Amino acid sequence: MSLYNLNRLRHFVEVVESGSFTAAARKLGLGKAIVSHQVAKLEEELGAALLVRTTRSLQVTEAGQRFYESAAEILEQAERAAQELQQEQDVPSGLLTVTAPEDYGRYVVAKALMRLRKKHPKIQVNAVFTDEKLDQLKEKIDVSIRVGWLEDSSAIARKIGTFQQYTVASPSVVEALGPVETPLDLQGKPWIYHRKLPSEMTWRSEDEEEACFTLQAPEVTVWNTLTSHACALGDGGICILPSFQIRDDLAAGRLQRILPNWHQKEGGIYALFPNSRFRPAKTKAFVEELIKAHREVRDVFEEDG
Amino acid sequence: MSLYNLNRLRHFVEVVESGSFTAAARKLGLGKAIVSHQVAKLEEELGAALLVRTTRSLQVTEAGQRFYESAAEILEQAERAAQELQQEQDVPSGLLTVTAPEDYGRYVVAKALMRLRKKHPKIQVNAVFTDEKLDQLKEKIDVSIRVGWLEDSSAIARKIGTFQQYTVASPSVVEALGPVETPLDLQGKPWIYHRKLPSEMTWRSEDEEEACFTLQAPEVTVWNTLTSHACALGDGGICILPSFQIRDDLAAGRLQRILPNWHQKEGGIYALFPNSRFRPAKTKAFVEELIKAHREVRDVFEEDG
DNA sequence: ACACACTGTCTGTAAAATAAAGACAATAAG
DNA sequence: CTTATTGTCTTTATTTTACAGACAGTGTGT
Repeated sequence: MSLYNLNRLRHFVEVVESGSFTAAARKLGLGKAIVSHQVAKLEEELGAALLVRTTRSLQVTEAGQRFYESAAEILEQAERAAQELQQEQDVPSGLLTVTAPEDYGRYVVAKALMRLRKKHPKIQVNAVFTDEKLDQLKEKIDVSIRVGWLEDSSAIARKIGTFQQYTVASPSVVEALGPVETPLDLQGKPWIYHRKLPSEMTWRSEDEEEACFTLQAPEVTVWNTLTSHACALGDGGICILPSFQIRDDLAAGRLQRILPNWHQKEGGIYALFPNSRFRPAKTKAFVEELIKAHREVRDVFEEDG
Repeated sequence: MSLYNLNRLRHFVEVVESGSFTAAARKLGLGKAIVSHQVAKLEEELGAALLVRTTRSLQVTEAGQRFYESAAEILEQAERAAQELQQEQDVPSGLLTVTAPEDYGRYVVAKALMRLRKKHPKIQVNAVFTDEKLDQLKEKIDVSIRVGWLEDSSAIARKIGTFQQYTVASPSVVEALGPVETPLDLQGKPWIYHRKLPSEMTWRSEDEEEACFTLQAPEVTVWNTLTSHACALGDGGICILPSFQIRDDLAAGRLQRILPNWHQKEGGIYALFPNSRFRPAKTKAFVEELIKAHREVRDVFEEDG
């Protein structure tokens, strides 16, 4: 390799185009001494004379002329490459891969994505709505939506909103429970346990009382909320479910809230980004859209009572 | 302008190709810390994430991939431009413009140029044999041959050889002079004065005696040696001429040496180069050839007696 | 012929970037 | 759980870049 310092090309090209070191220096916003020195270094690196200088006039060598053309093209190309990137940075475009849990995905994210597409047609979306946790790196995921509580991770999170957790069961189950005054009355009853949630269940009453017990050997254990939901509808027992997921069931009476005055710890909805220094415009635009979409249905998530 | 430092492209490209900062650093012969830092700076300059790094694995961004392709091409191109120049530096080629005085040009330089063409066919020659002094810059002259004595100049000179100056006249003139014992006997005789030479004529004898007089109001003044030569042949008077120019005339008796034991100051034959830092291969090759050609006829230049 | 303005280069000095070496947190593999 | 490896973050030394001013050479205009 012979060209150690590509930055000198700038100086050289400017000198050739200006036809003088002084003019080039002025254009570059540098002292003429530096430009002179840099071009000299370039010649040294190349081991060839590019310019023939007399104190008063300047002449481009035959070799220098050819090299100038190459150098100018190189700079042009670099400029173009950077600008393309810049533009891409400003105008959201490219493939946006988003993962979200199935429920939240279908309910909120899908809407946000479709609006995003309408607003920025140069974005292609790849929506992966699943409750599996995917490898953000390998799958080239730009945004992961997490509903619940974040485990620690090197990823960077942005909170989109919160949601309430309701303690619910089907009417027949509720009837079988008998009178329930405090959360402790639920101990030993039939539970549908979501293994992602801590087994130590905690409630807080509206007047700041706290009640808690540990779920022991639950008869039914599920791995995700959709299963939990289905089991609850099938009279499987008591379970904790996100408010938005069971809204219709509550309204239709298929499920009933238990202890509506005692709240479960509220959950968060987060957008996770890969741990890179800068966030592409497509990501920013999506998050913006997502927040808007979430806000429209916020009362469903945060309502209580 | 957004890309301030083109050197970082090297680091980035190597990281992408190696798939790891550590491997790239090893290949570049640098510490991994620097490579990391440089790529980070590049991303900062571009305002875009090129790589997504986790502590253990590396992923190229969609934007990064595109930029990588541009960057790799740029480096490739720079490499090529430098190498072309390098090659041109090693293999003599291109247009070689040479000026020389008419006499010396025809006698020596032409031969050297023709041999040069035979040895390096990629060289085109532009031979300007004239006694005029041309602008080295404007005429893009690579080598100027000067015969005689150098005036000061910013140009760089290389001595090719020396030549003797003979005091000569045509036989009829010599006869008219009558007996001549010392240079002083030539004072007041018909002279052909070459205005490039100093008017104070100096001779030195073989036993280190020195004689000198100033030429006053010469009847014939000439501007170059060819005219001088022609005038001498036309019985115009005494003149100083380079040995090689009148060799045939001396042999044929058309001219005769006067005071063969008294020598004029010897002249030099020089190659002048434009004041540039590096000398192209074509120039070097030519000078080499010229020295060889000169050596073959050296005795004609330096012989004496 | 003369002073003058302007060229590119050189000097010393200040600022900035680059490089090295080592410590560190995170993580994959055994 | 331990170990080895990865990328990053220090601190420090070296190199590079930049500036300001001085300089010699050279056209220009008078």
